[in-house]
Amino acid sequence: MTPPRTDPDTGKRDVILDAALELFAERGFHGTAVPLVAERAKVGAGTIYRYFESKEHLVNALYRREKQRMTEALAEGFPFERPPREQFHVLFERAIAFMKGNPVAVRFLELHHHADYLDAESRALEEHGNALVEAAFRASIAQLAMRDLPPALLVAIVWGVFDGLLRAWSERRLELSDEVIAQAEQCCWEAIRR
Amino acid sequence: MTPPRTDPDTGKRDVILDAALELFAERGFHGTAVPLVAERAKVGAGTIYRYFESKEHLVNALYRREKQRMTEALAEGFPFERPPREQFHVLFERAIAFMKGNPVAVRFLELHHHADYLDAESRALEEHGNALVEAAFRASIAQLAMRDLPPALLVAIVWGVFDGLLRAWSERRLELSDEVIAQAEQCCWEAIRR
Amino acid sequence: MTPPRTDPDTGKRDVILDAALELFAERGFHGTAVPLVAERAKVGAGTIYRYFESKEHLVNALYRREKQRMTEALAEGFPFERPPREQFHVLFERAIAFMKGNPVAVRFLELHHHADYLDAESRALEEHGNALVEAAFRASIAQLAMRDLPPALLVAIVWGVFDGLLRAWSERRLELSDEVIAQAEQCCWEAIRR
Amino acid sequence: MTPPRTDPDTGKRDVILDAALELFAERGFHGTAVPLVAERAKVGAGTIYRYFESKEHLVNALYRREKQRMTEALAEGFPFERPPREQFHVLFERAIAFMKGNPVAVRFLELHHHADYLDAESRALEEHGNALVEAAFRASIAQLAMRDLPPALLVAIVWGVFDGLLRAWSERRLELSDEVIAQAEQCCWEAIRR
DNA sequence: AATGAATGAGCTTTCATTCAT
DNA sequence: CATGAATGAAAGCTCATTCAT
Repeated sequence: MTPPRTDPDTGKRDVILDAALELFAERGFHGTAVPLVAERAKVGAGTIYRYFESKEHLVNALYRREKQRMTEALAEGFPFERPPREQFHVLFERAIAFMKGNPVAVRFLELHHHADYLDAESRALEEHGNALVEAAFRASIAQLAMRDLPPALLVAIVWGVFDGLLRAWSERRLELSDEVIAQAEQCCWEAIRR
Repeated sequence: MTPPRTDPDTGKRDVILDAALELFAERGFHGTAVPLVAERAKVGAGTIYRYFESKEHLVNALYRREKQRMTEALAEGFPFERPPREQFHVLFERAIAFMKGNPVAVRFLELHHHADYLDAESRALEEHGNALVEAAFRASIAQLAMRDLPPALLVAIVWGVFDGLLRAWSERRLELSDEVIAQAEQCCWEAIRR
Repeated sequence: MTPPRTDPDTGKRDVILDAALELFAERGFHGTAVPLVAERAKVGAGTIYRYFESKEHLVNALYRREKQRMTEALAEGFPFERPPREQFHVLFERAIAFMKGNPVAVRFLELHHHADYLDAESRALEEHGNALVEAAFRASIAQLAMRDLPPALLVAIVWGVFDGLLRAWSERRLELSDEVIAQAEQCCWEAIRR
Repeated sequence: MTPPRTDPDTGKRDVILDAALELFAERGFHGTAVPLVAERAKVGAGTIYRYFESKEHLVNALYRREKQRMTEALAEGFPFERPPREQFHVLFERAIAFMKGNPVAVRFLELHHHADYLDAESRALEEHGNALVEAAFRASIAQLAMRDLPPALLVAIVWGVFDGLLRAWSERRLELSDEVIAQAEQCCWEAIRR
């Protein structure tokens, strides 16, 4: 039997990452002081350096954690065998669900996209996320369900719309009701369908 | 006759803004040290403070200059009297042209969008840009040429796509040939047309 | 048993105040750079800001510490019940003793008297010191032992003489032997006695 | 006939000194920026350096001008031949008159007394002022009109009282009516008379 | 292992001084 | 002569990182 642990010791590392997530998402990397992260995490400043070599290592670790979570949320058990329109529906729905459930994480990812303190591994993960979507789109093109355009263009369009929704939503210019989501999905589909 | 001088006197202020533009676009506000801006502008560090009260005033001045330039590029003599599809074409074409002609400015604007060191006036300009596009879209909706959706949603979609193109292009994942541009425009139109 | 440490923990804050006292007394507030205070205190420059919000807060803290010490030295157990001449003797003797024991502190207080970076609380302490002396003088006037003159005038005279002695002494124009002190006291008393 | 000149050219130098006087008296030497002096004098910043080698030379020139003016005001045609009490009356009256007519100058002199940026010549002038008073006092002692105390002590007392009056007056704790002045003079005389 | 006080390099900003006009 | 824009050294202050406890 596992003892009733609040915060066994896996704890600390994640607590730090959680605090960093909020702060980096709000104020950016350079705008966030490490001692502030420590305070938010209720941890000594020195402790952060037991888990992360430097502030740079910290953002990178965080970036990977969040990028991975998001990529998994989109990709896990993705129904490649279903018809293109349905695949798109699943993708869109999952993306919106992740965004609504993890707005801070998504804001963080968007803000740190391609920042120059991200290392090779973080960048590779970035590619990886896109690759998945591109693969699905290629298949849809092959099935004549999507326009025969450069997949990178289709990906740019769909990610762009997602990003536009995130911004409009987080700036409170747009409510994301089920109806609006459905409408947005349909618009987006119209943009890329054949 | 006055001798042809390198830097008549338009000089310093704009030279500083130009240097700041490049650096802020590349490294962000907090990631850019004022002496670095000075060096890039080939100006003494103190000189910056003759033209701008503080680093904050500097970004704000820059934000306004670039936002205004972009808004004007989109809005000047906008053909509100032409049919919706043509209006959209003009808008899209102008936006892409501005982006290709001023990639750094656009990257800067995107990166500093809604940053908390932007003051009320800068934020007002931000609204103003959107308002123009929204107005055009409302008219198109009224003419039954665009879907009857919340204008904020339509704006989010179109800006999102624009942003997606910018990122894909500047990360070299997508070439913006005339053909690709035309395709992107058509996709985008399909997303919002009725 | 704990080992006898050099700097138990009373430490840093007071060490900084001590260093600041010497330097501010010598060179004034604006003439003293914070890093110089740090060096004198054998402390990192940043450390000062762990103890004091700003250079202004530092002078104010110092001003209060020294003003309080001096006021206490004069006021503690003041023999209000004794005859006026004796009261005056105690006051004068205590003031001179404090000055000889704390010449730097007195120089500091004199130099920063009414400076515009002193805050309300520091100014209140300043008043407080005067108030005590004024009270004693009022009582002496009531007993017909001192001239019936505006107490503010009497205070100005006595403080002025004290200040004159301080200056003459610290500029080595005057030795403060017991004899001279006694003479000065008598002169001062003659100035205000009835 | 002299042409109606506002500011012939002797002008500039004195205009600068006047501006510096006000500012140094108010904010101290280190607290006053040279460009501020220039602005107050309505003169270009560079102009100051045509008249004074450096900020230090400027204060020194100013110190000498004011010290000299004050010393002259006290010394000119001093009635050494009159009885001690009358000499003292003249001295006291002249000092107060100068203070009331030149409060800023007196405040400046008091504030910069013995500052470490004063050079040898300025310091010599300081001595000179005292010397005059000391000479008068020595004579009065010799005539058995003043206590036989170290002249430096007598000078310290009288200057101290003068200083105390200046402070009390400029901090508005004391009004300098003719009556108060007469009382102060008498007090001061009692302090030193035999 | 965890802490947080301490540090000093580096940031934003000021200012005495210079020099092209 | 006079100017004031320009400068860069140095000021006040912050923060990533270390290390004694």
